[in-house]
Amino acid sequence: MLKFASIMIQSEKPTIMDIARLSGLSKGTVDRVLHNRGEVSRKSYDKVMSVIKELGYEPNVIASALARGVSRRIALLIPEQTPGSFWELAGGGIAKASESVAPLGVSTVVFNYDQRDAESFRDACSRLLDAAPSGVVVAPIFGADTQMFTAELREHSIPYAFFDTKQDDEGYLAYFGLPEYKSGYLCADQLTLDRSASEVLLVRIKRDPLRQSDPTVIRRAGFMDYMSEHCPDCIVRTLFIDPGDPERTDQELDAFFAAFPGTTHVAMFNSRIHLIVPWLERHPAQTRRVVGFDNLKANMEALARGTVSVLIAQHPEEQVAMAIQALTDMIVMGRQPARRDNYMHMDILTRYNVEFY
Amino acid sequence: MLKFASIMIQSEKPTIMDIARLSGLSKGTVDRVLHNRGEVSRKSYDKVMSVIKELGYEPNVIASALARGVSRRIALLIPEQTPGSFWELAGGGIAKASESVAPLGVSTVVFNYDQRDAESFRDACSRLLDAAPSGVVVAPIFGADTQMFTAELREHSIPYAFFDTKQDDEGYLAYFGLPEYKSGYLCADQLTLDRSASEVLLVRIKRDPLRQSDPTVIRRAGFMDYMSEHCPDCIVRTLFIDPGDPERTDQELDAFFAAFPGTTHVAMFNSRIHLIVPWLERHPAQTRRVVGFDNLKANMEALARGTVSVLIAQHPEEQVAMAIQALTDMIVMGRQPARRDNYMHMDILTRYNVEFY
DNA sequence: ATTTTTTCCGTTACCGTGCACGGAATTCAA
DNA sequence: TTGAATTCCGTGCACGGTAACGGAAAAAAT
Repeated sequence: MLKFASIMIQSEKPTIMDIARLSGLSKGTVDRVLHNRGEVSRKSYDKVMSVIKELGYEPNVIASALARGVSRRIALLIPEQTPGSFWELAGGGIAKASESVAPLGVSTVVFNYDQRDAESFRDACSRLLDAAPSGVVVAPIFGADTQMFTAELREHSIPYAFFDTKQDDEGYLAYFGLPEYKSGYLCADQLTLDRSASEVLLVRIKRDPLRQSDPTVIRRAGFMDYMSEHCPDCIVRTLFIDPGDPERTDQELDAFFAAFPGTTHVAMFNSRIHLIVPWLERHPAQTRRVVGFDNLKANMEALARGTVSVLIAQHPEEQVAMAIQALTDMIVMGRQPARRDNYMHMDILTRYNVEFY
Repeated sequence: MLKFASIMIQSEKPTIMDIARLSGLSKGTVDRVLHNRGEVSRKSYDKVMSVIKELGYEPNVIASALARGVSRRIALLIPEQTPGSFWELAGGGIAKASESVAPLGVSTVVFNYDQRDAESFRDACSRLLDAAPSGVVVAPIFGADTQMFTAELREHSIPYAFFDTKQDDEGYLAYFGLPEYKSGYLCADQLTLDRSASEVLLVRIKRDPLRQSDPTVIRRAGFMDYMSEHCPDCIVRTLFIDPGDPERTDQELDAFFAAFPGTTHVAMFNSRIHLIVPWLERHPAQTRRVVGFDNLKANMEALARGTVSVLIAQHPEEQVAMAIQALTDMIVMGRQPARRDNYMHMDILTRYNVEFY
């Protein structure tokens, strides 16, 4: 008797059979209750539920996954993972997360689209829907199209999560991304840390007007607010460059610094700081501090060489991994995420800590 | 036919039954080969191995965990998790990691010891060995005693991993911790970012001489090297305080700053920067930059208030989680970690990004 | 009261491994 | 050549759930 008692203390988790026995029903019925797929009388339902609650039963996810077979699919909808791009980083996170949810019987499948082509986005959407996934992770670039897409997901009651950019949308399960405003604020603080800034250059990308949602807009607002609060006498100028034309970029930088040679501090709000690195390295004396975003390989190398002073990293690989995790929790255990909007940490990378990322 | 073909594409993983069939043996024999527990003829062994290799078979961890039952235990050996301490942070990581490895049939159990009392360490060691864990994670404070302990683990062929501090030891599976030297270097860089440092104070803790391994020693070396390379004219002074006596600490700080009123930059190499925060906040004009380590709650609050300029966070919760993960990979799938020594990222926390940690 | 339909529930065959048990095949001793 | 001791291997149940199937009981229709 005592032996049994001590065994009980070893936290023998109640199984589906235990609650079947205690409620005087079979495990088939209990299973129907657990997944509430009907064919259960009100009375039995209540009985089972009360026993479940009493014993604090929670299903064994691994047995569940085994029985179900590797079947649940999470589909990802993100821009093409061009080598060296922001989205390639996200790809790494997808791979890692896939591994960790695989034992739970969840697989992932990626649908890419061209971020300059709304048509390709719509195409990817429809291919994704054909695959009938159990959950979806979206990095939404095209606002209106995304709205239509998520509406369809809601209709099929497929849960979905956003990362990187959020949509005004009532149905999403979770969002993982940077606190955009604060990231601009932080950027300005890091840029002006040496207290010697008087003329600042913001380099921006000529955007395709089709692109409807752009996280850098709010980022810029945070930046400007910091500047007017902490460096009211600073002059902030903007230069637009074309990401597809390196030579033109160089010329434009030449022209800019010829016109404003007092500019010593440079910032960019997207992941493309590496585009201006060649110019900066040909004019090492021109700038005192350079701040950019995101831990792309090219960016980190420039950081290690000292060309870039600081990178603010949002680690899209973590964001997408957490989105996948949240969807898995939902799909496998029906567990709602703790928070819906998850503003993730911003890491400050300098040449002295970059090698460990 | 075509339908089946498309299903086959869905990467039907080979099972133990497949390789049994193809090698003309039974799954029992295959199982014995997989866990090489003998009772298999040389011929059968080779045959099974070749089929395994050919099919690229890898065992289904979740089925394996289910069949085995929740049994494998990983024991943690760390100092007491006093509220507000560095080790409490680690506790959070343990809880999170426990959850994620639980589905794989691995549980965790923590053994605490008093970091000022070697006897309690030895006691915890023997209690841990009695529990006969399948793997061990150690934060080694007492060098010699740890050596004896790990020797015993090796004798029982129990794999073990270090975190926070490493031991000179040939048998450990993996180590997770900060790059100590670089962290000191980074600390100096962050402290002197405003280019106005001329007199610097290092606050240190009066250590119990029993404590034999202290990660802050190397950290200090990195700090001093940076200073002599980048701020050769800076004067660096040291003050020792007693962690148990706040009033005395205040008095000593009073005395120090009375003697050296030109001191504007302060750093500490351990997680106890919060000990001097009260004094700093009573003398807000005294210091220009203050740098400390570790994301303790009290430290982060001081950071948010602006008393502390920068915290370098090593996130022990991640370190211990990765150590648990590495051991789980070893125990469950026999997979060796990719790297033995894992120097983890150092995060720079400022008042503008701290709220998202 | 009998048939038909619905509602509800138990049974059963898996999912992929681990492992104990027992028996066949082989080797050794007599 | 026969019996005993070893090797070696196959069988079958267990792990905790899932879900299809079929049948009993209850409700509805005739």
